Parts: sequence; C-alpha cells; structure tokens
Amino acid sequence: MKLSEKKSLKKKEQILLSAVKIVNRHGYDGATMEEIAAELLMTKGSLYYYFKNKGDLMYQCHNLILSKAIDELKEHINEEDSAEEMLRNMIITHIDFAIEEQETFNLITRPYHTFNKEQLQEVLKLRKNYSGLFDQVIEKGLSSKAFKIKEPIIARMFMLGSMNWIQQWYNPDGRLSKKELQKIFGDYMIKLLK
Amino acid sequence: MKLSEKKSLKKKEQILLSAVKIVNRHGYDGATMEEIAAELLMTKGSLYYYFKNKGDLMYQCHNLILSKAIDELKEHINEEDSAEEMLRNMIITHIDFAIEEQETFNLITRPYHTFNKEQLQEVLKLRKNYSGLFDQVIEKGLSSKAFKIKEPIIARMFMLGSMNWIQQWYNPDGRLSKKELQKIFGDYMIKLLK
Amino acid sequence: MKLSEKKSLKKKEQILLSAVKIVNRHGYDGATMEEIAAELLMTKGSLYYYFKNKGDLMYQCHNLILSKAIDELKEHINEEDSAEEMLRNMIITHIDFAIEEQETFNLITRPYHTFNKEQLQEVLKLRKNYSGLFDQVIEKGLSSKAFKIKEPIIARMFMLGSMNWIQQWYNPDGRLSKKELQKIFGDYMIKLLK
Amino acid sequence: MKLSEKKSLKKKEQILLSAVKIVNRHGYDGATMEEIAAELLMTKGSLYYYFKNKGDLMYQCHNLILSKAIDELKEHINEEDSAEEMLRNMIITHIDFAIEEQETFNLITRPYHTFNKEQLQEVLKLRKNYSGLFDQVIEKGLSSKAFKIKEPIIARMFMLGSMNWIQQWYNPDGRLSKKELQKIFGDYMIKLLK
DNA sequence: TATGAATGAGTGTTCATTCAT
DNA sequence: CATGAATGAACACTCATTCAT
Repeated sequence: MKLSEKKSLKKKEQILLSAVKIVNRHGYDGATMEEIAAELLMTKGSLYYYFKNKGDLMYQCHNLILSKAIDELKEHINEEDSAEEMLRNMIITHIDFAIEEQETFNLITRPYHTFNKEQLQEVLKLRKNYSGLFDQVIEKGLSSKAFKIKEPIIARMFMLGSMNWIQQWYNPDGRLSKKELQKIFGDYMIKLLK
Repeated sequence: MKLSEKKSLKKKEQILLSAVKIVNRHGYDGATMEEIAAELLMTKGSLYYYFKNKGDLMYQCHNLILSKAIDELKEHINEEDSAEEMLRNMIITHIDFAIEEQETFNLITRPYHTFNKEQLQEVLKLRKNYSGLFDQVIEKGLSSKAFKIKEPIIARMFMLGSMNWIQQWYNPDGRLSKKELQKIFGDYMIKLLK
Repeated sequence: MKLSEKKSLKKKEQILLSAVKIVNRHGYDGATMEEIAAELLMTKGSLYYYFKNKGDLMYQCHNLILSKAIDELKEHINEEDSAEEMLRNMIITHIDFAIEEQETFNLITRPYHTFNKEQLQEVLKLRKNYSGLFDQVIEKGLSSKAFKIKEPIIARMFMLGSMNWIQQWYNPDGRLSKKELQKIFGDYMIKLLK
Repeated sequence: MKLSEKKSLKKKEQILLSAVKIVNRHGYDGATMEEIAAELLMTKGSLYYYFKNKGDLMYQCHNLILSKAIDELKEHINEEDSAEEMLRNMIITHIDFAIEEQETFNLITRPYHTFNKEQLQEVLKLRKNYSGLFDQVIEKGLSSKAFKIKEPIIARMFMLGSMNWIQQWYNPDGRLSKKELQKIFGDYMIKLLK
C-alpha cells in the first residue's frame, strides 16, 4: 500500500469517528454532512471525496461500531470459561456499547429506511453474526446443562431487547452505576436461562 | 355538543388515525403533512384547520396510542386476579401494541427531539403512568410473595425493553404466531420475577 | 330603504371599525381576515358576504378614515376665522388622526401595492381633496397677506410630511403631551408660512 | 485577506444591492427571496449561503443604506462651515437618499415588525446616530445665535418628517427638479430655525 | 485533495378565497 | 346570513449533492 493510500484510509477513519459522534448526538436523519465536516474543520464538499454519499457514510458508521462490538464479543468466547462466565462478560460488553455508542450501535429502528438494499443486506449479516455469538454461548450452556430453556432464540432476543432499551433510560448520574447495572442485568439473564 | 362539533371531532380522529398509520410507516420525521393528508384525500393545508402544526399532530398521535394502551392495561388490574395472571394479561396487551402500533407506540428514541417542552412533559407523565401500572403489579406480587426480586424497577425496565424490541424482529409470517410469542414472553417474565 | 338593508349597512360599518382597529395594529398586510372577523366573534367566511375581498375591505377602511378626517377638517373652514386660526385647528385635527388612527390614516407608503387601480384612483381623489383643504387655507392666508410664501404646494407637503411623521416617534408617555405637541407644531407651521 | 474571501464579500455586496433594489420596489414584506435571487440569476437556496435568513438580509439592507447615509452626512460636518451651510448640505443628502433609496432608507413604519430584537437595537442605535448629526448642527447654530428655536428636538423631527415624506409624492418628471426641491426645502428649514 | 459556491427538490406553514349546508 | 371546512398558491428555509478551480 502506498503512503498516500494509507493517509487516505486514516482520513476516512477520522471522518468516520467524527460522524459516529454526530450520529450519536442527533441520530442518522438529524446528522448533517455540514456538522460532520465541521467537527473535523473540513467542508462538507470534501466528504464526498471519501464517501459516495450520506447513506454510505452512515452505513460505514454503523458497520464500524458493529464490527468493533463483534470483535470485543469474540474475545470473551473461548474454551476455558463456563457459558455463564462468558455470557456475563458479553453482557458487560453489550451494555457498554449500548450506553456509550447510543445511536450508531442502536440496532436501529427501521434500518431499511436508513440503508439501501446492499447495505441492509450487509448490516443484517453483521447483526446475525453478532446475535450468533450470543446464541453460541447459550447453546454451549444448554449442552453443558448449565442452562435450561425451551426457545433459545426467543430468549436471546428477549435478552438483547432488554439491554438495547437501557440507552433510553440510563442516567450516568442515577442511583446505580453502569457497573452495578451490568451486574444486575447479568444476574437476571442467568436467572432467566437457568 | 352540537352536531357540527361532533363531526369535527370525528374528522380530527380520522386525521389522527391516518397520521398514526403514516408515522408507523415512516417514523415521526419521515412522515410528511402531505402524505398524511393524501391518505385522507385532503390537501395538507386542511390539516392546519384541525392541528396547530406538525408537532402538535405528532404529539397527539403518540398521546392517543399511549392513552389507549394505558386504558387497556388498567382493565387488567383488579382485586380478584393474582399478580401473575394480571401480569400475563398486561404482557399480552403491551406486545399487541408494540407489534400493531409500531412507531407511535415506540417509547421513542430521543423524544426531546420530536416533542416540545410542554408535550415532552405530558408524554413523560403518560409514560410514567404506563410503567407505574407494571410496577404496581410487580409490587403486588412481591407483597404476596409470589415474586422475589431485588430491584423491581430495573426488572420492570428489563421487561419493557425486551418487549419493545419485539417490533424490530417480529415477523407475522414467522415460525411463532403472535399468540405463542405472548405466551413465551409471559413465561419468561414470570420466571424472571419468581 | 328596507330594514334588512339598514341592518346590513350597520353590520358593514361594524366590520369596518373592527378592521380599522386591526389594521392600525398590524398594518394592511399584517391584518388577516381571520383576526378581523374574530374581533367581532364572526368567522372569516362571513366577511365575504359584506366585502368582495380583502382589498375591498382595506380600501373601505382607508376611505372611511380619510372621509372622516376630511369632514372634520371642513368644520374648521369658514368665513369668520382668520387663516391662521383655521390652520391651527386643522393641524390639531390632522395630528389627532395621525396619532389616533395610525395605519389607516397613514397616507400610505406604496398605496399602489395595497389598492387596485380603481381604488387607487378614488383614494388619490380623496387625498387631493384632503390636501386641497390645506391649500385653500394657505391661499386665503396669502391673499390676506397673513402668509408670505413662494411655493405654497411644496409648503403644504412640507407641513403634512412633518405631521405624518409624528406617528413614528410619538410616545403618549413622553415629555410632551399631545396637546403641547399640537401647539408647537402649529407655531412652527405659522412661522414657516409667515 | 485571501482572494476568495474578497470575492465572497463582493458577492455578498452584490446580493445586498440586488435586495435593496427589490425592497425599494416591493417593501420588506413584499420582497421574496426568490425575486432577489432571480435578479442576480441565482436560485434562492444560494442566498442562504451568504445570509442566515431573510430577516438577516433585510436588516443588512437597511443597515447598509443607513450607514452610507450617516457617512455622507458626516462629510458635511466640519469646523469651517457655518451651521446654515452645513445644514443645507445635509438636507441635500437626506433628500437624495429619501428619493433614491426609497424603502430601504425609509425610517420604517413598524420596524419591530420587520426586525428582531438585536437587529432592532442596532437599527435604533444607527437612527439615533443619524438624527444626532442633525441635532449637532442645530445645536451649533443655536450657540452661534444663527438659529433661534425653543424645541430643537421637535424641530429636528419636524424637518426629518417633512423630508421623509417627499418619497410619497416626488415625481422625477414633475414641475420641479430634485435640485430645485432641495433648494426650497433648505430655505424652508432655515426659515423655520431662524 | 480540498473548497467555495451553487443548486433544486422537498417540507412546514400561512392565508385569502370559495362554497355547500 | 353565517359558518365550517377545504383548497391551493405562495413563501421561507434546509440539505444532500455537484463541480469547477
């Protein structure tokens, strides 16, 4: 890879991070190319050198965060730990993303409104990937008899839903710290699965 | 009340229902006055005869659905039934709304973006009202020793979150019918609380 | 004239007075049919029974006030009084109208924008009429050698302009009362003409 | 300053001049962004690149003309000339602006309707500035005993009013040329003040 | 590469006007 | 006579997108 290409990639990433910030603040629709560019002291025209259009940029934002989350989740999956341990770690990660990344992690309302066909396909693939990791661990728990549950898929969606909702009500200055919350949610999940 | 006033109220309701439909389709921001009017074979100008502005219309949509939901929930609360029975019924109702009403019931992302100050205040009041009904039943279950749980508020949010998420993945043609889903969710909730 | 016609005329006058009030408050463009009607607890649709359109109503407002002013001016013109006395009285009247009637008496900026061709013609006739009364008195003063001035028409416009401007700066709570103002303006006018 | 900035400023000025033309033709309310843009073969969207909104543009129009007028007035104020000479020159300038710039110079009816709070404040400051220059010269005439007048502020408003009115009746093809008019008005003013 | 500038389609809102009842 | 209701044209404003330099 040439130096110039490297530079370009770096810039692209910078823009992406700036965009993520704005999207988390104002949502996909509320984010304007102007504001994203301003964050980096650029002009909106320049964004089109790196991204085909707004949709593309938005898609890559979501993709970036989602991929990051997948990577972090994978780190918790291994042979040594028990299903319960792994799941508790995954819950911590998910809640971290839900609270910290807000909108871009939001496994969005009406994704077909924000993304085009190809993007949507890719997004759905990633999400399947993401959910699959949870399924995998639940499956492991089931085969080791640690968990007992009839509809594991529904249970997984049940769990993810409850965690995604956190961003609607979480208050950093609230009675419970993020850590305590993660602990409680872990407990509930385990209780649910056992 | 005069006949003409009745008629006007009816029209207002018609518009509201039409708006709810559009909002459920495209979200609050995506809904245009034009499309809402077109649904009723009117012109957008006419909408302003009944509603002060788009914000007002959107607010009343949300208010309408939320109030309906509250009313239905209340029907399930009484002295005879056990906390478990009541809760199961409430879950059925909530899932019905989440699936059927989609966006307008969606206990929205960034409500302060969609609603103005006064509207927001009213909306938050209604939501508190709504959640309060769940809290009430959980409380009853706790005092009758039917439920055992340490953080009832968190549990309630856990439950509501999992149900709100349903609209993201529910597929009417899927393996499980809505009814089956409601049953399973009920079971999970009870397991969680016991 | 039939009773019904009399009634209709009365209603027309009521509307006119209401319209004058609104116009004085918001200007010709700023006045809305809605507000004018509301002032009389009517609905705007009804106004069209009495007036062809907004332009017509606006025109008749101006016409009404202007005619009233002409009538009052005429009362000051007679054989006995000196030109100076008559002029002083006319100044008092003019200033009264300028301050009290504001916009409707405003011998308007861009009348061709507010009025149509025929209306404009009529308005210009009335205004000529109005100015003519001042000219008449100035003429009288000139022939009686009470006044000495070379360009009486210009002088008259000079005088009217200075008085019309009063409504831009007059403050009822200011240092000078309306009466004092009228006196001072009278003095200045006489000084100018002598 | 960079070349591009200079260019931008120039464009801004062009737009301003175009806007002034349109406003003089149709008034502040009557001027549409569309028409202003069309005058320069632009589309209205482009105007918003240079001005925040219509109010801003309108304000800057008025500000521009008023500032220009103040500058020209100031050129007539100096130590050598007599108060009378200076005043005659100022009258010429004022009448020039009143006739040539019409609406934008019009020391407007209901400015609080056209301008927002901050703009209004600035406008009023400029106007005070403007009137103050006249007051200054009158004051000078009074202290040199060239003028004798009891209420100099009222006299100044008397004078400005008479001149502002000129734009209502001035006809370039009339009996008197602008120059002759300016001479006559000067004479009247001096007569008034002496 | 980056930018300044321009565009045009879209959207909410206002309001005079019309008309059946 | 009066009204409720509907209309449609007009207008300010936003914003993604384009493109010459």
